[in-house]
Amino acid sequence: MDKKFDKFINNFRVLIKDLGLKNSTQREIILKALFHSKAHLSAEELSTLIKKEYDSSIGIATVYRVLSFLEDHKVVSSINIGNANSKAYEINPSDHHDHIVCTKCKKVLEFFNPDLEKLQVEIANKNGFKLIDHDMILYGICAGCKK
Amino acid sequence: MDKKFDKFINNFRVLIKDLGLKNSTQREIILKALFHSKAHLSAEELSTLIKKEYDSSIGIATVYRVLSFLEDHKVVSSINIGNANSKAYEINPSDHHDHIVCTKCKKVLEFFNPDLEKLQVEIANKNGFKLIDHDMILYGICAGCKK
DNA sequence: GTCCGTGCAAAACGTTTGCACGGAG
DNA sequence: CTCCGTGCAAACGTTTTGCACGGAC
Repeated sequence: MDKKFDKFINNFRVLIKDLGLKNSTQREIILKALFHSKAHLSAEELSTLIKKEYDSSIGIATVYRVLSFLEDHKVVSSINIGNANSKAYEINPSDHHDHIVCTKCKKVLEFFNPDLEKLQVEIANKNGFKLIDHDMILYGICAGCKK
Repeated sequence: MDKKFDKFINNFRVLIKDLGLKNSTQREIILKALFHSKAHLSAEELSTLIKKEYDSSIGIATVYRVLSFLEDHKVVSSINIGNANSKAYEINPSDHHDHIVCTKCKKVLEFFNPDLEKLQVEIANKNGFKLIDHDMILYGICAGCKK
């Protein structure tokens, strides 16, 4: 039932070994918690969730350190939603996508649009840039909140 | 020589009056400093600039309060660049645009692409959203840094 | 036995707020 | 004269860091 996560965590263990570093229970718990949460969580939210559902002894400093480490190695990624003062993390999806946020209920949807990706490269080129990455968040009112 | 700013500040005074509020030297200095800076500045950077070049007695709380007030009234706007922990402000351009940032030299260019705007509305509609706004930042290596 | 990763607490940031005062209307 | 906007300092929420310890290799 957890085959997807097993595969994911195995890849992670290989990464750790390749880097010549050491793994830890904490890192795996943090990944597990994030992997099984559909939401985009801030470090604090993730820490609270972990304390409640997994292991209450994991300190928040570790959550920050691990998330930062994971982001450096592209295992997770973060977005800055609207005026929020903290980043929201998710497992880095193998398939790239962007986000659309409902300004009323704060729900976050993901989407991928190939035309958009193509257009971004064109725009970068036109400005003399070699495109590396992009952040893109759309804000609107979702179907449910429109009523 | 400062006709553009004069016009801008006059519009601002009308806005203040329309709101039934009071103007202040501080607000005008903050606007002046931001208006004449081409860069996208954080509240702290703007405060430092103002202390050095305009009036050392303007407190940082005022800068935050004024920027927040100005953003609420669409006089300025802010973006969250990459991993920075603070927002970067600019005078709200009458013409909407997005940003492309050089990850090496941190230079910020502005661009506008009508196809992109159209595409965003389409994407929102496809997901059942009524589009209100968007954040979009491209990251790449600029022409100068490519060499 | 080495170090790396951790937990804790303190520090460091960026930002907001309570308060009394001064200045614009 | 009335409030609004300000400066100051304290408070706040988020993130980072120094340190000694424990655990992975």
